[in-house]
Amino acid sequence: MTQPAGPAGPDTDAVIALTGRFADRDAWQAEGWCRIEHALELIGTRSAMILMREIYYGGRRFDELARRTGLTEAVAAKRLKQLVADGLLQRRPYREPGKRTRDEYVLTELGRELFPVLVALMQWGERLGRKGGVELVHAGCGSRLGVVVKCAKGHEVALPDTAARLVADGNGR
Amino acid sequence: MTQPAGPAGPDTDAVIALTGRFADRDAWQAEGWCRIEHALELIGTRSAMILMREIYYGGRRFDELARRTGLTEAVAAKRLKQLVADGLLQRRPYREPGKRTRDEYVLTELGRELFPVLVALMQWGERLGRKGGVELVHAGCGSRLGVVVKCAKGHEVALPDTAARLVADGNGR
DNA sequence: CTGTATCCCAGCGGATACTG
DNA sequence: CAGTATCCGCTGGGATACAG
Repeated sequence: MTQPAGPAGPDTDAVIALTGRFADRDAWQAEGWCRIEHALELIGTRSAMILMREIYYGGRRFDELARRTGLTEAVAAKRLKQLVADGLLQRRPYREPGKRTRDEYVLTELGRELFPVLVALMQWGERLGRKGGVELVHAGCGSRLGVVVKCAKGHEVALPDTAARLVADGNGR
Repeated sequence: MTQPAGPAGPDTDAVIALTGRFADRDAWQAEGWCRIEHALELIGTRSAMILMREIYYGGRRFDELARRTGLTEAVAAKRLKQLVADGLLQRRPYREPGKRTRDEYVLTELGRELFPVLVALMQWGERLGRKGGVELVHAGCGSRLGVVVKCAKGHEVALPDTAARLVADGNGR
């Protein structure tokens, strides 16, 4: 049997099963225990992704974001509201000298942590043949950004060296 | 003016503009020159993402993929066909001893290169509070996978140390 | 076992007009 | 400048039935 969860913390979640590549996972697959799906519930739309992109590029004001993403104001407003509600962005009063106060959209910690996802997507998009476009570079040295897959202990990991593991939800399940 | 492209290769694309964070980019923004959008055209749907996830977990046969993703057969078939057409997957004849020949879906090079995107999404999804779920680990040492943003020269890069750059498409544009 | 064919509905995102 | 309100077409994805 699986051992009980015990005092489970973020890094001590009980391992229910360590799956080899073809172990049966149908049961928990049905439970919706997939972090990718959780992530996609928040940023699974095109508009959410490219709004976040524009924020990373430095956009802050509503009209700037709407125009640069090419989204209609209606869609931009709706999605920004959702991104704020979901905790990726925050509205903050803002004032340029000599102008009236306005609101700006700024990244929260959660929003900042999405950055690697966008970098990974850009890197993969680069692979798709079409030349030209925008790329993110290291401001310090000017060379392109990409992502590297590593494990928590710092080893660089290639696809064949991976395994999938099921962890408890902290309630012993 | 910007210098002409010259003998432009993948790594020598002419830099049209090195944008500071608030430089005006409305013109080229309209051109659809965004690699994230290119990427999302291929894997922008939930079904595409979770099918790829399932392939990374080791799934290969149609019914396995459909059942474990929870997608209907209709949706799974349609999306798999598209993923094959787009070059992320390949169908290959396959035979288990004593059974008849079947087809399996295997990753192409392009499909393998999507891996960091899924890892980044899983890592971010982990942040969303819900405990439990599947995680990918380094088979060698058992610790969790994540991604690190680096520039081509190997420097680890944080969000404030980035800049966006516009590059030519190889035809001088 | 590996799909295809229909039917259906909800949500995304465009267009346009209007408000504080 | 920063949104709301409506309308509307398209596609994603579920359900179900059928086919090679």
